[in-house]
Amino acid sequence: MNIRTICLAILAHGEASGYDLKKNWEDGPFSYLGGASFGSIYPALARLEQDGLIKSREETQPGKPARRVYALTEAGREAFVAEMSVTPEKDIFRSHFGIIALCTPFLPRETIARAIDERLKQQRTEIAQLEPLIEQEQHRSVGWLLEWGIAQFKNEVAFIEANRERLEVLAGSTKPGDRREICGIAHTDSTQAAE
Amino acid sequence: MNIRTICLAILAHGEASGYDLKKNWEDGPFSYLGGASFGSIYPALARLEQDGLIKSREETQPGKPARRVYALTEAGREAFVAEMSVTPEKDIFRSHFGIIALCTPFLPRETIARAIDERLKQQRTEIAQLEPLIEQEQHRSVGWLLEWGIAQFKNEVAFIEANRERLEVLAGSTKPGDRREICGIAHTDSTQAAE
DNA sequence: GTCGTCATGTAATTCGTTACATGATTTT
DNA sequence: AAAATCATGTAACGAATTACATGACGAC
Repeated sequence: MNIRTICLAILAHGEASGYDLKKNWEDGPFSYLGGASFGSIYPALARLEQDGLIKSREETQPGKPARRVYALTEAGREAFVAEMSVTPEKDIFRSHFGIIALCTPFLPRETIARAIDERLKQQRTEIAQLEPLIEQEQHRSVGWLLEWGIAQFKNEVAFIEANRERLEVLAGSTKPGDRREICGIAHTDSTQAAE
Repeated sequence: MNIRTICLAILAHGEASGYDLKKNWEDGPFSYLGGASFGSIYPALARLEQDGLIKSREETQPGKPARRVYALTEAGREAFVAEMSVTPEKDIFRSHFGIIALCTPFLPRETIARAIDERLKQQRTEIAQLEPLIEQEQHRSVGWLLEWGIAQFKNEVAFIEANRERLEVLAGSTKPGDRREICGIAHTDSTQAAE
């Protein structure tokens, strides 16, 4: 799944310019998929148009620069449906806090404490921003997604609050030399175990 | 957050070879962060060693090829702690199913139905694999993480089951020409609205 | 008068994947 | 006899980021 696919997904909702797409990556629900810069959006749009999956028209506006507005073609819609119909790869969840959680015994207590504070603040902000959207009519079609997202965020906040002390005590509990296996995968050498 | 950072995170748990790291990316809890291929792991290790963040020794084993085992240096441990202590960027959640959920009105019902079946199957498998791990003593340090992950997966399954009909009815409900705003961000042109 | 928004694009560089290359050993 | 596991690496390519380049308008 690359930037071109996400472009098609956003354009499925209606016409948009490169600038509009950028805003979607920054603020809307598509922002959870990860960012994209102008340096990748514009070339992506150019290539999609070359391939006949989208078409564009120039739109002049008084007092503002002209914008190039893109729309899916029928071929583009079909390509998008085809891409969405394949068996997907595993989801990617790239999270700074996730790494910290996995490495708690090897990090100093203040790093853990700060990370928890920061995380709770972030997730609470997220909840506060999403909750009012449920009421709005225009989000009808993603209503269940919003509810699900909010539930997930709340679940995380509850878990962190409930385990905060447990986590902070764990912090720094293991020194560099000590062995600590995670799910029995890594560090399979026998030399180290004998030390 | 790049591959080198995740290499440091895994190596914080103990020594490992490039091959061991690959297994972590495939099977362990680090696999949720996204994949990595040998073509990126080995150069990453080479560069980390050049920078003095890890050191290696060759280990010969009877009946198997020699392996190069890497371990964090003190500088590496410090660099890792420093990296984990900065204010993080937003999490990235790159999900095929997430895109489908956001584009339900623009996709055919059979695509939605198949995606839901596939998703439920996957998440249930995930739960079944994680649940027995909680009991094991070696997962003590990531115990709460496991519980949290399982709760999240269960939450998702419950949501999909509860909203399945709602989703399938939504499928294909909007034709390419129709406007449909998502969180009021995109598709800001006025021309289209008048059509 | 400086900053933010609107608007599009290119160039250099970094990052990561896929395919290639090698080779012994164990399992089916 | 073929396939999988163990093990390391390089080369070609593709994908994405950062920095650069430009320019008008409106708000403070």
